Formats: sequence, C-alpha cells, structure tokens
Amino acid sequence: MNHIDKLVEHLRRKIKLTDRDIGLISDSFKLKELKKKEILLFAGDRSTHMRFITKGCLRSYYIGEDAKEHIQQFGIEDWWINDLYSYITDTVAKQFIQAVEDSYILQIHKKRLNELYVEIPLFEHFFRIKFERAYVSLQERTINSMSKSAEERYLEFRSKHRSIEQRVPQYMVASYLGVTPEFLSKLRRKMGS
Amino acid sequence: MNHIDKLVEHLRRKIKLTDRDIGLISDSFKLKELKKKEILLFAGDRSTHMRFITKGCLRSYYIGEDAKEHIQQFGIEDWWINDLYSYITDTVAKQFIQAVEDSYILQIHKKRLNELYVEIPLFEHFFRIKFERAYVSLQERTINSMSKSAEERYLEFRSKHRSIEQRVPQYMVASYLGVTPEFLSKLRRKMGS
DNA sequence: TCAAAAACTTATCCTAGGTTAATATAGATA
DNA sequence: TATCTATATTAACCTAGGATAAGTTTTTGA
Repeated sequence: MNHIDKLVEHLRRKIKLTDRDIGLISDSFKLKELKKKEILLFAGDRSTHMRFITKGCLRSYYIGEDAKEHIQQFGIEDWWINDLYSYITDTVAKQFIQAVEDSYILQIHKKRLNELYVEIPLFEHFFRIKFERAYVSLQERTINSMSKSAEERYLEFRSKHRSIEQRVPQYMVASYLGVTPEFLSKLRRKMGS
Repeated sequence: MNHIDKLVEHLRRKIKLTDRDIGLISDSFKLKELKKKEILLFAGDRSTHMRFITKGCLRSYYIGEDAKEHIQQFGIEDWWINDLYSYITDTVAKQFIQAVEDSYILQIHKKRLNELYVEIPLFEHFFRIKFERAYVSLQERTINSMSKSAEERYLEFRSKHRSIEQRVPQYMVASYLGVTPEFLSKLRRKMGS
C-alpha cells in the first residue's frame, strides 16, 4: 500500500470521501522521507504543516529551562504529529520533531489545508474532531502527570503503548514520563523487570 | 447588558453573526443561576452542555486517587467552562464544576449545538478554534507543570491571572498549582508576601 | 454581635525523585 | 575484530514538596 492510500484509509475511518476528494487530497499532501535522527521541525521555526506518519517513529520534544529534553509525544504509523501550538497560533515552535527511526510522513501546508476545509467541508469536521481528541489525550496526560506517581505512569505507559516502548530507547521513555533515566532504571529494578 | 448580549458580543469578536443567527442562538442557550458552592456538574454524570459564564466565578476539579481535590480550571465572566473530556467523548465526567461565587451561566445542549453547527456554519468554525485554543492553553499548563518548580508556577499564575487570584481562596490556588496549601503558604513566606 | 466554620500559617519530620559520578553493556562502524 | 559511541545500571548523597498536627486569623450567618 502506498503512502497516500494509508492516509486515505485513515480518513475513511471517520469521514466519507468521494473520488474527487481523494484527488484533491493526493495533490495537496507531499511525501517526505526522514533518516533516523533527522529533524523535521526545529524549535524557533514556525510549524506550517500538518503531518501524518505513514511509516516509522518520531518524537516531539522541547528543551526546558533546565537545558534538558522533555518529550511531549511519540508518533508511529497512522498518527499525526506536530507542534500544534505553533501551527495553531502561527508562533515560533517551542518543540523539535525528530525521527527516531527512518520514517515517511505526508504533510500539507496550513494554507492549503484551510482551502481544503472549504473544498471538502467534512475535512473541517474531521479536524475539529481531531483537535478534540488531541485535547482529550493531553488532558489525560496532564492529570496523570499531576496526580500519579512515576511508577503508576510507567505502568500505564507500558500497558497502553507497549509497541512504542519496544521501539524507543529507555531514556526517551523516562523523558516522556518526566523522570530521569536513572530514576526509571531504579524503578524498573524495584518492580522486578 | 443582559446575559445573551454578553454571549453575542463574545462570539462577535471572532465571527460575523446575522440577526437570524442571533435569534437561533438566543433560543438555544438557557440561562442558569448558581449560588456560591452550588455544583453545576457532578463527576459520574455526563456533561451534555457547553457552558458560558456571564457572571461570577467557577472552578472545575476532579477527586484524585488520593481522595483530594485537584483544580483543573477556573472560569470567570466571558469564559467557557466544561469537562470537555466528558462532553467530547460522551463518557461520564471525572470532574465536578462548582460555583466559587454566585454566578450565571448560559448553556446549550450538545444535541442542539450540533444542529447549530449546520444551521450556522461559522459556529462550527468558532468551536474548532475554541478547541484549538483549549488545546494550546492545556499544553502550556502541562509543560509548566512538568518542567517548572512550584514557585515559578505560582509567580506565573499571579502575573497571568491576578484577577482570579484575588477572587478565590488561597487553598484553591494551591490545588490549581498542584501543591498543598501548607507548601504554598511556606512559599509565600519565603518570597516575602 | 458573636460563635462556628472556613481559611491560613507554622513547625517537625518524612519520602519521591534528582544529582553526580562511576561503571557496565550493547550496538554500530571502521 | 576492535574500538567508539549510545544506552543502561548502581550507589551515595541531596532537595523540593508532602503529611501531620497544632495553632491563628478571617469570614459567615443566625
């Protein structure tokens, strides 16, 4: 299955698309190949595209005032990844987006996406729902990070995202959970595995 | 200025509305009065309405596994307040919404709002942007809570939301910041005020 | 106007998680 | 195959913030 087909199948799980719609979509999204460690978006630049992963694994992270990396999100096949903050508000990104493995993404420019909202009204509907879901999962993450212990967060991450845990180095999981790699290591020993 | 006028003015800052639109809106939103401490939404119920504050001050909070209240959001005049998670996903709310002062809100049922999206297309546009902003401010909050100290978060809260700080008890600010009232008290003394 | 309740402070002791630094192990690449 | 570089672990010690338990002050409402 080619890259555009993956995107179309993803969209079709939520909205109906005509052949005309698919033509518009094919012409609007551009494929980009990324080598492991390649950076797709730099903090300081503006995020002008919406991005859909068709293959591989990426992460978004920001550099805190402590000069350390904090991972905000992982993304694998069939996920969208972005610095939504920058994209939405047209401000410079605070986050980097980097390929953790060799990857492929399909991206569409914001300007073109806004046109598509008009050309395909269900597309705006799709993205309203997408932003709602993004909000929901961010809220879960916020609540978790504020009211659960690192051990609880780790257990939850393992059960929800086992496939990601197996693809990224452990220090990135630690960063995602908001603890040091040393502490995660300590936890793992304590938990017996 | 009456309650509906406040809502209309709020909407007009973002989208154009015809007289017909305003008629539809007036008929769709219902006014609700709340006495101080009255609970608008109970955890365990479903949040079936979108809610706009025309007067007063409310808070949303959940009871953590530690059996303590964690405030997620404050809202004052001209803000929307909700358990968006419950509203969006049609699941039972994890949060309570309670009046901190005597308040008035305008609320619209989700079913009716979805109809309005069709009757007034700009309304869906308005709410897409609203969800985007909700996402953005939640992301700021998450990043803050994970990478800043309680003291930094308190200073930021004070400068961004002085008007709220003056209207709610200090233990609620502590809860919003994710610290105990005792610790906030300690901080305030250390900071000299 | 005066109890009772709500909010705030202080002090002591305690713990989750951080820091630093040294060592171990595993991939990669020449 | 040997060597670099990226990960992961361990251990000793440190700190931000929590728990508990008294107080004190402020607000409320009969």
